[in-house]
Formats: sequence, structure tokens, C-alpha cells
Amino acid sequence: MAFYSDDESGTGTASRSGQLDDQELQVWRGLLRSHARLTNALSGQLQSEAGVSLQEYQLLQHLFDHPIQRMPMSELARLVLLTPSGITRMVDRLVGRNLVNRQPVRSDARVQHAVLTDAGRELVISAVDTYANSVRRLFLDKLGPDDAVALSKVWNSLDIGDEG
Amino acid sequence: MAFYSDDESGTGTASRSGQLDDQELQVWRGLLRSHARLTNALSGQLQSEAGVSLQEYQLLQHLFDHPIQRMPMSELARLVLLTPSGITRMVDRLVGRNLVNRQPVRSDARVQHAVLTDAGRELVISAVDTYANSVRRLFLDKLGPDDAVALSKVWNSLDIGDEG
DNA sequence: TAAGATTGAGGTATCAATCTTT
DNA sequence: AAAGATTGATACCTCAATCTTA
Repeated sequence: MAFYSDDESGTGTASRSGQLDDQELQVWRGLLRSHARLTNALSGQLQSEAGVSLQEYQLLQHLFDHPIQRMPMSELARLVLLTPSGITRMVDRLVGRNLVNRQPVRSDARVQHAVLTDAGRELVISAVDTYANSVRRLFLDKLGPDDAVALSKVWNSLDIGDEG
Repeated sequence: MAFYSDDESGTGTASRSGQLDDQELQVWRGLLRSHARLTNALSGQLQSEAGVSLQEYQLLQHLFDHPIQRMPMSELARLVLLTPSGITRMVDRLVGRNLVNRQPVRSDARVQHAVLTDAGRELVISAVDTYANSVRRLFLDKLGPDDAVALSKVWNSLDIGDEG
């Protein structure tokens, strides 16, 4: 499908094969550039105000948001977008700083829960406003009225094709 | 500005302060998730079909696209979104694989140009279709008719606030 | 056998310090 | 003094292999 070239339909730079054209590059490289800038800025903010990286903060916040504030390593891996070994090492670091503990699970001895410590909970509580404000100031506040909805739809359609 | 809370205007979960609400999280985490999936998939493609990572490929392509196929290290750093030392090391690796050479610049002895070798040029030529096709298949083809324009606008507004 | 988690080995990035040239 | 590039030290992540339990 999509194998008839409607190059001549009047759009000028239609380009369905070959190198990416200028507009395609803008869309694709813009994603890379914006992601890099946002995560760098945000990680710097969190590092200086709470002493954790963006990904460490996200791990802590996912634990914080969970009803019982604990979660299997494998689920954290999925949420924080790291491999299992990456999570093992991140949790190692957080345990070393007393922000998280490990706890075996009665029902399945293969599983380890990462559990938020009091200090970890306090860190999230004290950093959550910084985090929300930074995400808004650097990103969300710059979106037009319809952009948020449009972006949500885009992320969603990318997710869907992921399995198909 | 934007300091009157129109919380009561009827939107339900308006939320101009405090934690990010569900819609805000969808937009923000969607960016992180989509970026991670796209770059992982693309890097895997390039690695298996051309033996280079996504960022290495981008460095090579930026050189390829340049009129004289050479460029100062500092400019590459800007384009590939790495620090100067990151670029030094990436070029080290590419030199080791004979895809790039270093060349001093007559007009300013502080500057080194990275120059595409014949092998580097051939790599780009042979990988450019894989790259374009993958970016389209994984990303651009999944966008609706207006999404590309909307995304370009979003990236642009994020860029602008960067200096202000 | 498979799932969950960890470990060893290795790759790639950063920061801070340094060297050279401007 | 500042700019461009590099280096040493270090941090963090992944892959493949391993261990334990299901």
C-alpha cells in the first residue's frame, strides 16, 4: 500500500521515499532536541534542589504515588524505562542514601519490593513542587490551547503501533 | 501575568499549582516514553544494519550534509547534542574505524575539523534509506494530517523560550 | 523451563582540569 | 582572559551470564 507516488499532486516537497525532507527533519530532530533540553534542564534543577537525577526522582515518585508505596523491581523498570539491571543499580544507590529499602515478598520469593523510607518520602514531598513547576515552566506552559491534546494523541498513536 | 486563578471556570481539573494532574502527566511522560522507544528502536536498526549507533549516524550524516563534508568539533557538539568531550570521544571511535579523520584548520590552530572519509561517506549512502524508512515507519507515518505541523510549532516554541 | 533479580564486563556519557592558541 | 579541544576520573547504563525460586 501507499505505493503510488502522488508526488505530482501539487504539494511540492511530498517525498515518500529517499532522504527525509526538511519538514520531516524538523519534526524528528525537534523531538530529539526538545527532549534533550528538557531533561537536561530538569535534571539540573532536581540535582541542585534535591540531590537526585530526573530518573531517580521519577523512581521515588512512582513509589510515592503507589497505594502502599512499594513496588517490585520489574515494575519499576517498566515505569522508569530502564532495564532490570539498571533498576537494580539505581536502587542500590538509593538504598545507600537511605531513600529506599529492599523488602522480600512473602507470596513470591523471587520478587523484591523497593520501599520508600521516611527520608525518601520526605524528599518527594519537598521536591514535588519544584518538579511540577519546572515541568510547567519549561514545557507545559509553552504549549498552545490545543497542543496538549494533540501531543497526548500523538504519544498514544505511537504506543499503539508498538505492539502491532 | 497568568496570576489570577481561573480554577472555578468549569474545567474541573484545572490545576495551576501543586502536583501535575493526569493530563499533564500524560503529555510529559508521553514525551519521555516516546523518545525512549523511538531512539531505542532506531539505534537497534542502525546498529544491526550499519554498525553504528543513532548518535554516531547523526554525526556522520551532519558531516555528509555539509557542503564540504567537514566541520569543527564544537559545531558537531551543538548539532549532535553532546558536550565537547563527548564529541572528542565519539570522533576518536569513528577515526579508529576509519569513518572520519581529523584535520587541523589553517585559519585557526585551535580548531580541528572532523572530515568524512570515503568509507564514512559510503556508510551514510548505504544507511540513509534505512534511516529515513525507520524514522517514517516508527514515527512520522503514525502522525495525523495536522500533527506534523503541530509538533513543529511545539518544538519551535520550546526553542524560543530557551534564550528568553 | 521460565521469571525475577543480580553481577561482571564493557561502552559511552559527563565534569573539572589542562593545554594550546587567539 | 577566553575559546577550542582534549584528558583523567567517574557515573550510569546495557548485555550476557548466573542464581534462586516458581
